Order: sequence, then structure tokens, then C-alpha cells
Amino acid sequence: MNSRNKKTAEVSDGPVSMADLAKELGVSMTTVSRALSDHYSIGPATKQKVLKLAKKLNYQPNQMAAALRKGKSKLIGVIVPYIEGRFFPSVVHGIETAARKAGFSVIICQSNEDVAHERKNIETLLNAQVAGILVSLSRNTRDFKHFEKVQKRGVPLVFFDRILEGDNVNAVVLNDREGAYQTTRHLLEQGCRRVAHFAGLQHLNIYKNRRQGYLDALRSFDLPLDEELIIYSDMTLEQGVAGMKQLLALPNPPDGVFAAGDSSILGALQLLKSRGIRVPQDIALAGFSNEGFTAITEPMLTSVDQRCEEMGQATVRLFMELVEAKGTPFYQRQVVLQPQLFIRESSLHSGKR
Amino acid sequence: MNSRNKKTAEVSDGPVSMADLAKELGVSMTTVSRALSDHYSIGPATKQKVLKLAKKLNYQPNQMAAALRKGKSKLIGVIVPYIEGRFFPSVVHGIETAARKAGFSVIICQSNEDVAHERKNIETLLNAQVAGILVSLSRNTRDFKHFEKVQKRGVPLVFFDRILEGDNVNAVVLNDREGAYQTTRHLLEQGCRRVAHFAGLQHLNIYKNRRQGYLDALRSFDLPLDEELIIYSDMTLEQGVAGMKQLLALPNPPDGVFAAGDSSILGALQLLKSRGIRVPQDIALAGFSNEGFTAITEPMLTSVDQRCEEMGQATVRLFMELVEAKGTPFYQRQVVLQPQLFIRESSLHSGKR
DNA sequence: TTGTATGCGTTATCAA
DNA sequence: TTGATAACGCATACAA
Repeated sequence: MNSRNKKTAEVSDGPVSMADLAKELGVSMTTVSRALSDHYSIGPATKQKVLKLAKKLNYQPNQMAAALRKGKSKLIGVIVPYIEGRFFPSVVHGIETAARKAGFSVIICQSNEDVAHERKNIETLLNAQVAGILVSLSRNTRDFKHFEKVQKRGVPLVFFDRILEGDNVNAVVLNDREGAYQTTRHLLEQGCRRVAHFAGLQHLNIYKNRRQGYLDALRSFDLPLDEELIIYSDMTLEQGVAGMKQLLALPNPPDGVFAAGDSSILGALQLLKSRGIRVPQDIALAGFSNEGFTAITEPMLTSVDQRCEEMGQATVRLFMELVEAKGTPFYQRQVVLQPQLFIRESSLHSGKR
Repeated sequence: MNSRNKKTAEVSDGPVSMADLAKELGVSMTTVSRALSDHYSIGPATKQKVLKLAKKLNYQPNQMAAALRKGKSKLIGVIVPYIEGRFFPSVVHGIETAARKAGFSVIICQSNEDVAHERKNIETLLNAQVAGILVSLSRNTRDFKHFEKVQKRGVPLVFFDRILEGDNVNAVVLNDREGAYQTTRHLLEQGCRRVAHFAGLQHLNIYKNRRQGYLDALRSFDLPLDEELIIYSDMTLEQGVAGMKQLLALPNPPDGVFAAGDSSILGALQLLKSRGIRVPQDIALAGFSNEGFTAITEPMLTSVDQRCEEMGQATVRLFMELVEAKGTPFYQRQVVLQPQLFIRESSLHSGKR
């Protein structure tokens, strides 16, 4: 016998189970289960009866039990390097919104830019029986090993933004190359002839591609590549300051800078202002990410928007496709979002150069 | 018989269960369970044996099963109005970090500033058998009803930042009143004598308390309260612009503004600059939240830091206390964090006024 | 169309 | 110190 006495019409709180409904109605649990899950073989009358009582008693399915039984929960695991700045919070926002619409909840994990954390996160999420894992790689992730376990278990895996290229994976990315190309071309079209580039870690797809786009644009203008105009760093604000100093110290300084990140271009702007160098007249600037502050600085900073929300939504959508394509063994898809260039004062001038 | 054949020394992927370990070692599941959960009644020898094999076979406990059995998972539910700007992402960052350290994962929910969503979030989290719920209220939450179910179920509930006052709840808040008091006093000490206030929705504790702090400071300087100097709004940037216009149109405009939010003070700054009014010489400004952009504007904006990270950590810590105080029926605690005023150019002047 | 019985992987109760 | 066994709540194969 059960420890708590079975409720009849009695108002008792605590979760109502399918067994409770079955007992109350004098039917089997199977019937209740079928009614609730909209199964095909069930009489419309019984179904209504069950649903009505379920509503009346405020029945709430125990997700854990269902998950245990099915080996899959209604949880989606998300791994991001961190939750700060504009990009990741916005993507997570998009993911959460889209996931909830599809009936999933979202578990958040941070890798703290560390592959060891990332590995642990994977374990955690698999133990939680998540229905899928969405991940943007930590900066020091360089191989795919810890993700193989996920695939072996048949858990849908979607990468976004920071991915390992070359591998056949499902991913949602921004067309970083195109964004960088457009931005650099824009600077050239404004009259710049020596455009420098603040580049990020080149093993990350996003920074590699942004550099490529920069190079593409130079080539399209038949301009030579000058390696001393490319400064590699983590692109913090401080490194932007330092990079700009370095560029100004060149015998032939640039007349424009395209940075693969906004913080560094902000640093550059601050340095230039402190030295009385005019932006954009003397040196034009453009960044990447469309951070909130780009519309606040003076002059306002030209930058590339990464479609954070859309990326989150697209990632969930791709996950859903994987869930539905269950049968298809090697469903593979890459979604590429188009960046949007926001042209602001820092790169606009009246074409005197 | 099982569908998949029991592994012996065979290398087979797929999760290893306690039963697998038991079979392999020729002991009972109970023993394995005890060894793994560090139970007291188990021989050190057997324990080691079990742990060793567990490590070797990379045993991973199925959290769902444990959760189902115990009625509680290792998941913490977090409900925030949205995941954007500086505050909520940072708090979530702090929560996630602290929670993971304690062995919990975090499920994120957004209420989208809507109490109906908030109700749904509660249901979702309860169905997921979360071990606790941490919540910062939506702006239109005005009663406590939907949280009673949580308490009835004995699920620890901690509010942070935006709370319902008066009720006996567990909460972590910033001392908003003190922060506002310090900031306003600072403006007064700088020589301001007519300080205006951009106030937020007064049914929210945070904005009510910030207004109180403002009033406290005026009183401490024996200054009269002039209601036309208090502008109520949602404190967006646009409303900051509009509010500033309204203040300038007064027969006797203010010489300082303290805003309960940074966006609105930014709006004010932009308007003042566009009209050639000097900040801080003509009008001094100070905001609240210490948003990233406050250190970027010209002049840089004085603002109050809300200790986002600490708030997240403190909230998790309070949750953990509740878990441990399981026995104590009416454990109640409020944690109050001290704000930190960052004084920047927008409020500093050489004391000529 | 409905019901019976079993198992998902743990933990807890009781007995040995 | 150990083990056998029964739940937790749900979903499904199979029988009726």
C-alpha cells in the first residue's frame, strides 16, 4: 500500500500522477497515457473524459519519468564560452525563446574558454539525458574527440558561430568572410588606400574568415598585402590601443583600420583621439560585432552585426530538423547567416582623400 | 533477457549502468550504489573495487533516474525577465558558475517581463523536478500566488534583485536605497542644489528604493522635495532624452540629475550635448547600473555598480543554505549587497558652483 | 478500443 | 557489511 493515501475527490496538493487519474476514472494507466499523448487508438469519449479530469486536477506530467523511460528529455544543453558582452547573451536569448516555443527547456553551461570545462560540460549534459547539445567552441578547443561520444549516443549536436571547420558537422555560422569583405571594401570605397587589420586567433574559424574577407577586399582593389598592417592579438581594448600605437609607429601608417572585434577598434579610437588624430578624416575605423557601444562613441563606430538572435533561432531550428530526420543516418547541414554592415561616422568622410 | 547483451570485458559504448558494474564485480546493485554514494556502511575494500571499475568503465550516473527516484534533480531553475544588457547576463553568469561548483546545472527561463510567462515557467520548472528556483520578477508581477505552489511542494525558492517586498521570502537584493543615497549626496557635495531624478516604475522594489535614497539624500542636505524634478518613466534612452527636455523647460531647471538607470542618463547626456549645455559644469549627471558604456561616453558617466556576479553567487549560496536547512520549516533570510559608486567625469567639477 | 505487465536506472527499506 | 526487492511515473509490447 502507498504511504500517502490515494486521493479521490479530496483536494490534496502534491503532484497528480497518471495512476491517480486512472484510479479516479476507473480506467487503466495505458488509456490515460494514450489520451494525454494524443495517441491514435483511443475513443474520443474516453479521451475527453481523461483530458477533462486532467485539467480539473491540474495534472502535470513528470518530465523526469518520461525522460527516463524514453532515454531522452525535453532539455537542450547549450555550451558557450561565457555569458557576457553582447553576442552570447543575445544568442542564448534567441535559443531559449525558440526552444521554449518547441517545448524544450535550456540548460546553460559555460566552458570559460577552456576545453577541459567543455569536456565536463559534455558529460554533465549527457548524464542529464539532454535531447540535444548546441555548442560554440572554447578558444582552445582544437579537436573533435570529446564530441564523438555525443554523436555515438545519437544525441543531436549543432555548432554555432565558433566551429571546427573541415569536419562534417551541423553548424550555424555567420558569413564572417563576407562581412569582413564588405567592411573592408567600404573603407576602400571611402578612399582609404592603406587599410590595416586587427586580427584574432587564427585557429578560430571566425577570425580566420574575417582575415580572409579583408584580404579578398584588398585583392578586389588590386592592392598589395602588407603584412605589417596586420596585427594579431586577442583584440581586447588594451590590445587595440597597443596595436594602434604600433601602426602609427610605422614609417608609412595606415589610413584605415578594420578590426575583427569592436573592443579593439574602440581602443584604437581612444588612442587616436588622445593624440589628436581625426577619425575618420585622418584614419577611418570599422569593427565587428555591432556592440552596443558602437552607437555611442564619438564618432560612432562602423561595425558588422552578427545577427545574434537569428543565430540562436537557426541553431534551434537545425536541432529540430535533426530530431525529425532521426532515420536519416548522416543528415548534415550548414546554415550560413548573412551579416549586416552598419555604416557609421567612423568610416564616413566626404571623399577628400 | 535483455535486448543488448551484457558487456563483460567487452568494450561497448553506450552508458554503463550500476547493474553493469554489479554484474561485472559479482556484487549487488545495492553495494555498488553505496560505494558510489559514499554511504557509511560499506567495506573499504569493496568500495575501492567498485570505484576502480567505475572509473575504468567510465560509469556515468543517470541523473534522470536518480531524480525520479528522489523526486529532486540536480537542476536549478532560473527565471529572469530577459537575457540582455549587462545586469541579467552577468547575474546568470555568476549563478551558473556557483551552481556548477556545487554540482548543479542551471535551466534558464525568460519571463519576457510578463507574469503569464512567469507562471508557465514555474510549471515547466516544477515538472522538471528542479531542486530549487531562483527568480527575478517580471515588471508586471504584483502578487505572489503562483509562487505558493512552489513553496507547498517544498522546493527552495530564492528571489533576487526584483522581489515582492513585505512577504516573508528568501531574497538577495542590492541596497538600492543606499546606492541612490550615496550618489545623490555625491552630486550635492559637488555643489548641486537642484538635483532631479529619473525614476522607474514605483511598484518595483528597486526603483522605489532608489527614489527613497534620493529623497533621503535631499533631506540630509535640508533641501526641499520638488515633485516636478522627479520624472517617472521606463527609463529608456529615448525617455531620458524626453525627460531632460522636460526638465530644461522648467522655469528653474536642475543643476544635476540622478537617474535610476543608465540608459536614461545617457539619453540626457546626448540631449545636453546637442544643446551645448556642459556636463558636468552646467548640469552634473549620475546613473545606476554601471553599464559598460558609462566608461566610454564623453564625459564618462558616474554610476552605481550592482555587483552582478556577487548577486548570482549569493543567490546560489542562499539556495544551498535552504537545501541544508531542510528540517527548519521557516528558514527565512534576506541578503543585502552593498552597491559601489563609480565616480566619473559626468559628476565631477572643480567646485565653482 | 482498452488493459496487463514490464522496464528505464536509481535509491531506500528491510532482512540476512 | 551486504543483498534482495520494491518503488519513483511514465511508455510501450503484447494480449484481450
